[in-house]
Amino acid sequence: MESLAEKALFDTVFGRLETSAKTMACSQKAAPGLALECNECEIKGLSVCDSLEPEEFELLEQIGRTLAFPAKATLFEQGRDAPFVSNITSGALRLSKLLPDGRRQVVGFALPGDFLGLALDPTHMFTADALTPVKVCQFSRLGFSDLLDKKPRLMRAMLNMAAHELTLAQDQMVVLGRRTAEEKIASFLIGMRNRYARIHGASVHVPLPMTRLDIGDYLGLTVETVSRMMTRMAREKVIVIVPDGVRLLDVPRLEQLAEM
Amino acid sequence: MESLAEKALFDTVFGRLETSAKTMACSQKAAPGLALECNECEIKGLSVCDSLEPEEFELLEQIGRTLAFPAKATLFEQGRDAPFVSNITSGALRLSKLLPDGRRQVVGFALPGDFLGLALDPTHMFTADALTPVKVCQFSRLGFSDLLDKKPRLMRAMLNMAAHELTLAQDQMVVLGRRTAEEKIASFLIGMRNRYARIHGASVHVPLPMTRLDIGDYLGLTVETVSRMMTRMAREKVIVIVPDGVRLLDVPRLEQLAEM
DNA sequence: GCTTGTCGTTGACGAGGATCAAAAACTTTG
DNA sequence: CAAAGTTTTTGATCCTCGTCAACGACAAGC
Repeated sequence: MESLAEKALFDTVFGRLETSAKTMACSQKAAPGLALECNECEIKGLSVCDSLEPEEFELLEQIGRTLAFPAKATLFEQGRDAPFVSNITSGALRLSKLLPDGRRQVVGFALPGDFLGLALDPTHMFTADALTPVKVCQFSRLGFSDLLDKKPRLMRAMLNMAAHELTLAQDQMVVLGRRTAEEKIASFLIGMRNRYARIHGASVHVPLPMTRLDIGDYLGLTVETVSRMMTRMAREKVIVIVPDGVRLLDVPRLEQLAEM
Repeated sequence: MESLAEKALFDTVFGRLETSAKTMACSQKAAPGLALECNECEIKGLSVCDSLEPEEFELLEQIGRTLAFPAKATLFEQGRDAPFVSNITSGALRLSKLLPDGRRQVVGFALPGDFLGLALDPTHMFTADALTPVKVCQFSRLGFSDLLDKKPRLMRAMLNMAAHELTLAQDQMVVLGRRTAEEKIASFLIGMRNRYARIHGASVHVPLPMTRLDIGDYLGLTVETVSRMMTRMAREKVIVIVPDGVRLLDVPRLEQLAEM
């Protein structure tokens, strides 16, 4: 029962695309005459769009389109041209960098409200793979860039977002450089909980759409170490491992391990 | 002789402040009626200022002032209010985060042309300490922020800088998470070489104004490991350790170790 | 010139996490 | 539902790097 309930919650969190989408590489959803349906956008309050005046909002609507990707789809690859920037409206993505010898570093997980292509780089600096079915709101990079120059408010929103990302990246540098395996797992779980809290409200249930390998590649650990640490935390009643995620039992203990 | 030449080059690179500055916590240098002397600024072509029209440039001049700090001075501390943002014009800084238990992560080293306070956060997210005598061009954070809203070109420059910093931070995540001690040292040295190249042109001489401890805290290593690795690289004729820095002998080897 | 403090180096030793191997649990496919 | 592939878990062993300790080099101050 528990397991089924968790599963249902997970589905609510990420949404499920109609099965047809799974067979398509990507399905354009634009209605004729109206590129986006921003009014129905579930994450309006979280995204860059929130910072715009109605008039500016319409301009953005005009140059955007919504797209859906099935789980495991690659949205773009490190080193390739970046004709688009995107705003994630649902689902979860893995952002990773590959070393020449095959070692991989996951530089982040993107959730609804996150923006891909902040840097406005002409080529992608990392690969983005869908961990679940994903919906994004996509804009031509150059069109978006032009709009930025016309709408300082939007530029400001982008700067704030970039600054926030930079802060997160620096925090992650602390985690990678100066923390033990146990502390890494704890700060990862607390971090994910906090991010979901912004989207769906606070909860001790933390969905983990990524594999243990992904978590390891994010934290600079091996799969085995991630698995062992999580098993140990479960044995010590700090967490419970549930299908597709974890339930946090001893949040104070986790926060203490993760504290900055 | 060699050692003296190296020392002289080092002094050229970082400049030497008049000894009087060393005794002052900070010495304001503003000439009356002209807040800055931007025309004589050595790093004009490297800084945000470069992106401005003459008219905008003057506005910036009006709200800024130049300051000098002696080596070892703390420009600001993690957690404190951030009334100013600064552009570094000479010297080198260590940017670090402290964990509650005393462990430290150096999140970066700032060199001429770098901007402190990109995030426009009201409080500082890390501590900045002068590694050498330092000169900065300082602006009130709120004044600068207002100017951004009026001058999209400046905002654009800030966004580009933030994006660039973010990319560097992500590269550093790869280094911290997925590289061996030897590879970490190699990418650090190549990274420093590339940064100095932007400032003073390409050279195999790389000044290292920071201690081994600082390097360790930047790379997620201990002092001892940094020292051992550098000694080993010197023994293997990949580098030469000189006073205040290193000389790169086998750049291809280092680049191979550091390759992304 | 001697002391004191900081920094860099070197050695001996040990531990945390990686590696290797294999089985168990779960998913996807035919 | 069986088969094949993926993901997770667990165990045994190894090794890189951290820890502890000591010493040498150098600079600043008395």
